[in-house]
Amino acid sequence: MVRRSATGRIGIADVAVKAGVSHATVSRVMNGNFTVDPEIAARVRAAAAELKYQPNPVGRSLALGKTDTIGIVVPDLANPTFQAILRGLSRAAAQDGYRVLIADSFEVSSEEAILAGEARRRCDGLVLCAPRMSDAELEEIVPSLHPLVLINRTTTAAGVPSLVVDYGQGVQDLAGHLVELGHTRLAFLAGPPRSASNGLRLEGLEAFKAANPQVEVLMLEGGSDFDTGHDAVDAVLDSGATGILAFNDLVAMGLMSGLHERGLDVPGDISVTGFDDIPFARYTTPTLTTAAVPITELGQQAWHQLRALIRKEENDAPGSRYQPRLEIRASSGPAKAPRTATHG
Amino acid sequence: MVRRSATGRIGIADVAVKAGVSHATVSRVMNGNFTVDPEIAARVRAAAAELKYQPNPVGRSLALGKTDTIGIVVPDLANPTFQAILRGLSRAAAQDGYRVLIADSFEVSSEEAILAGEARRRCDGLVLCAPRMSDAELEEIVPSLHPLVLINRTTTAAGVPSLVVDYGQGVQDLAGHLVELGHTRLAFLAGPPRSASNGLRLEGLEAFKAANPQVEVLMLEGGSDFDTGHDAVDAVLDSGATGILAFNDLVAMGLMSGLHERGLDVPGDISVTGFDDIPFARYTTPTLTTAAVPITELGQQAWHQLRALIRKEENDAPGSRYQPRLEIRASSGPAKAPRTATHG
DNA sequence: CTGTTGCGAGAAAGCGTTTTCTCGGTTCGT
DNA sequence: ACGAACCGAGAAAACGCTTTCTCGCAACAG
Repeated sequence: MVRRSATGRIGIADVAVKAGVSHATVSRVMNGNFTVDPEIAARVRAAAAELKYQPNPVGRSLALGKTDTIGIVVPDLANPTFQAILRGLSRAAAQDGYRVLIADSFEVSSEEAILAGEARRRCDGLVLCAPRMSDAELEEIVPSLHPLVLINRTTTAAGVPSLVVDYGQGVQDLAGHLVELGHTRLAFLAGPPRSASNGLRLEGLEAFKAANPQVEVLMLEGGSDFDTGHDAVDAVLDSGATGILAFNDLVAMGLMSGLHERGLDVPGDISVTGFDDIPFARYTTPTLTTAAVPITELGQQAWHQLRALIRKEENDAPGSRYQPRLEIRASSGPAKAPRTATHG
Repeated sequence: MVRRSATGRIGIADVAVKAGVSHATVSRVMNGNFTVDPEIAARVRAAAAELKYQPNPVGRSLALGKTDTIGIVVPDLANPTFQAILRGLSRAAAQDGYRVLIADSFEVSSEEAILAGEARRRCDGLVLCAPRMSDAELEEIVPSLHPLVLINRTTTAAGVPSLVVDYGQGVQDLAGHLVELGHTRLAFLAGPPRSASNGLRLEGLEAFKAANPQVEVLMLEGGSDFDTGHDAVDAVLDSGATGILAFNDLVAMGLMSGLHERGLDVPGDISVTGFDDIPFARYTTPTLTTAAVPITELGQQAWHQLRALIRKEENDAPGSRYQPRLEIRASSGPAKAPRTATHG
């Protein structure tokens, strides 16, 4: 007959009774403390096995002051980029026996801070992807979130590693690629207005314009998903640009789809580039020229940095900067004669 | 000057001291218990605010016997299907103030049971996607996992809702569609051998063969990802089939990509269908004919079922069956003259 | 004016662990 | 042979919270 504690689950007390020892001894045995008589240890183990005893992680967490869990805040679980970060993070953390708790902020920046705080309190550390949060708010909450790793954001606070992708450089590489193909009129289909990574891309484009005064770079309003790209067809055609730098691969795919519906050829009529190199980018038609970001690896790195923080290890490289790699595929090609600004 | 408890974080004791009351009273105030003098309550709230006190969730969980967290076990976080389930689950659960803990079993079935148990103990409930686990093992662990919701698996145990997609019907619909287009020689590019949902598809195909004896349905070994589809080109061509039912959209996309490389036209030479209707299915070239599963909604439903279990509510509909909807796009077309079994 | 009720808040018990403290019983050294 | 060092295991404290128990005090009825 199986004894049951108040909660109905088997607890350390049950196995203590069954083995005829104190619950302290059971705890010692379960934790591999060798200061216990082998014979008693065996009896305890037998009792534990028979009762299928499994320590309650909540009680354990309270006593140990750690949860073996980390949190991650993402703005949109539907976005392949964050899915990849989550995957890399989860797998790396799992290797070290940590689990991950997810918090999806649905792109609403006001939620990000609250979710971050809540998640942090339940966990031993936090990975924060908060592209919409203002710098001021970020600085304000960062101290209360330690141990913390930031993705694509930086802070002045000490001891907070930042993993940032050099979107500025990536977009310049893409623009440079289009110019080499003979394009002289480019358009940037921007991301969400307050997005941090969009800001980095804009800075990159400013640098590019300064270095290449002969090419025109137009700014078009956009967003971060398929539909944004699809809906931008008119604006793109109106711009008269022959090379389009989409905010990311999703937008690029939506745009290509829209252009295709209008009977336009990519890259024959218009070249399109994306950003991120999500897995599907190589399967679009035409395959998508983009800037590849080792994003799963970034998630993995996030764990390594966070682990160092949790273990209070010396961390020689607090944070790192990832250089996107130009991935030239079939969606970009030679410019045809300059287009005039008309609808197809 | 801020007081600090032993752990270094602000605790209920600190605000109790600051407000000049017992910690029991602080707890009452924080939990909206109205049996406390409004003036004292205000004092407590002021103290809490000043100290930026936030209750420690671990202590709270221990006292309340609940964590406000649910777990989900998925076989592969890189698979869009599970990403979608996770998304639907997470968003629905968040609406009710629950967070979700993820456990990725990496497709290794021996891990599934262990991860499930661990995750369950840390959470108030569990959603289990364990397509590779044997029926026997599933039955064995299910009782210890309650409250539990199963995805695409069923159990004889009572009180365990199952959310299953009718893959058998879906694959029959797809096969029927191809036959209507004049195809008489079909091939099924199967999923992982021990996959439960693959089994359902096979059953569906058996039923289909019985009902349509004039149609040949060949079985080809496969898997569940892009590469599987891509690598299956030879086998597909050897089969001489003109209509290919791929295990899922990923496999279908890989296959189409491979066929394209061989200079074959889809659907001109061969028709290809997928399964799931992942978001990218409508952006492939040609767009992919598939069986649409409302997968995000399934994740949401999983939460609703789990919530009912956690709240011990009456649940009139324990589990449900989802009928895939045929999504006819451009990757399927009229059969051309029967092909002979040769390489392209 | 006294006994009863009611109310508000502190004391204390629990939640399930880990870990320090303590102490009885050996063993060893002298 | 007696005290010191040691060792193993139980008792108890701690982790941070919620909740029951309890008690003092005030109000009210008789």
